[in-house]
Amino acid sequence: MPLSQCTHPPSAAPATTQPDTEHLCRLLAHVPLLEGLNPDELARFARGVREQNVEKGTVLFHRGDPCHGFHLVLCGQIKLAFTSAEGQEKVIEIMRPGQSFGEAVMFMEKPYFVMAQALTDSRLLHIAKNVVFEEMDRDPTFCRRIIAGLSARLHHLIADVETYSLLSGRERIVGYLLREEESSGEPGLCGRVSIRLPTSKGTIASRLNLTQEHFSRILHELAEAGLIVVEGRTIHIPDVERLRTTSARY
Amino acid sequence: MPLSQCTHPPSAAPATTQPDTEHLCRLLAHVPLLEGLNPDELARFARGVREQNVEKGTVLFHRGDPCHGFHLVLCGQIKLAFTSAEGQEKVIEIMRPGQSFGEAVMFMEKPYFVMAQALTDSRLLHIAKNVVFEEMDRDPTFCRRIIAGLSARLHHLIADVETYSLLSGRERIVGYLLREEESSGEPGLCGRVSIRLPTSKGTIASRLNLTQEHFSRILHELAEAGLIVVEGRTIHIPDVERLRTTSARY
DNA sequence: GCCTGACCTTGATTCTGGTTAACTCATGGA
DNA sequence: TCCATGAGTTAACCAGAATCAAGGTCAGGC
Repeated sequence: MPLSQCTHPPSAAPATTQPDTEHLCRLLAHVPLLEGLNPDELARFARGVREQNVEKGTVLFHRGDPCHGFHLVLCGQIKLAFTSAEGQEKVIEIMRPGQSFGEAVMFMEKPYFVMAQALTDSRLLHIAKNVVFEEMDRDPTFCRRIIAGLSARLHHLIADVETYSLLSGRERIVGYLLREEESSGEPGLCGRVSIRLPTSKGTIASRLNLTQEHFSRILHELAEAGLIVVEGRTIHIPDVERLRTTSARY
Repeated sequence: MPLSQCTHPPSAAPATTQPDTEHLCRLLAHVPLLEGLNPDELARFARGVREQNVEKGTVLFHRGDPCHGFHLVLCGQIKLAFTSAEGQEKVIEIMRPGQSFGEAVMFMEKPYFVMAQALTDSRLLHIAKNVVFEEMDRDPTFCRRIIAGLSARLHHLIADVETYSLLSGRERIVGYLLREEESSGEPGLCGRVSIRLPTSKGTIASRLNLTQEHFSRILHELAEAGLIVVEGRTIHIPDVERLRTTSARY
């Protein structure tokens, strides 16, 4: 269990702990991007890696900040979002353990154009630009991984655009619930499952490009139709198959 | 002028012409992704390159088709779009000469998830997967370019998401006009410029996530406010600065 | 000169989703 | 205990944009 739960409060550790190569290597060995690197390579990486423990609400970077590397979530949740001139916020993505962000900006050598904020107390790694670039020159398969990662990100984002522009609010929510259901190792039992929202409804609403109010209304409608049962942040789905086929607008 | 206008109709040439290494190398030498490669490297590439002349309306690939390489537009315009279950279409991007598409899908080794169709008679190159992969193993700087390209694409797409979710239809259109104005080498003269829409209004509307009707209405409103003058596909902007500052919702 | 089809516009109407604002409820101090 | 806070809900109302339904315009073909 490399990317396990947080040691709940960021403990007495300073916000950014000092390098401890051995410890870092253990963590790095399980990062998807670095899997399969040998100990020497990992050690090279460790030079540029910094562990960060941040509390809920901490802003990792704002739009416009310079970018010196990329981040990797060990535990907790980080939201990526932008803010409009009028101060309203739109959540682009909620990053979960094992995911990384900021690579694209790093490769473009431009400032961040979104902001990142911890939704819960979180632990992450920051990998400095220079060690990434060095490793890229050294190892073509590492380049391949990066390319694969960026491609997947791109794919994901296009799927989001499709979702935003072709699906109604209701369909987006149903789709979200079904995806959450799939990714949370299902208990196998017939079609009856429960899922727990990873964060506040307001944040998820924004992620789906809805207002909190509208999100609330739609959940209510779905509940009224007997498709789901809402219990705080836990949502029970009595019949997944039925929910899936209900997408066909009401 | 490497990427010049089309020899208007795709001439008598077959839809896919046979390799002619010398000719291809001349074309390849000016492709952004390949700039600076030496003749040997270009020749290696040429083995996997195919020139395509397609007429308006030709579908290059559908969603679900397997991907064997990526495409590069020499002249003409190609639209990338997806279609919803109910048959409505959403244009993601309109590719212009010098731009390439399909790389991300190629690197993921998955089928296409959007479709590509020529908006005008067009000439393009298809670069086969295997020569790209070979070159990547051989040349780390080539990898860097690909990474830079993918990163830029990602950035672009996130900017689109921002646009879709934070801006009103009117603001999106104004933004689009201003961007077109910038990219078309301005005639320098004070603030007065004219731009020509690259394709039909319906397609541009879809690109901006609007219906054709709504697009038409907004153009009308802008014209009424004296911000633009519409003359078929040509749009005159009497005062660019004024248009820019008008974004501040009406 | 007329017909056709593609493209565009316009008006009436509907609807999805946003806005505003009041209210509930749980939590956690001080 | 009381209050402050933040999350969530609800309802009334409004607006931006889609849909539906005609028309209009224009270029090309016959």
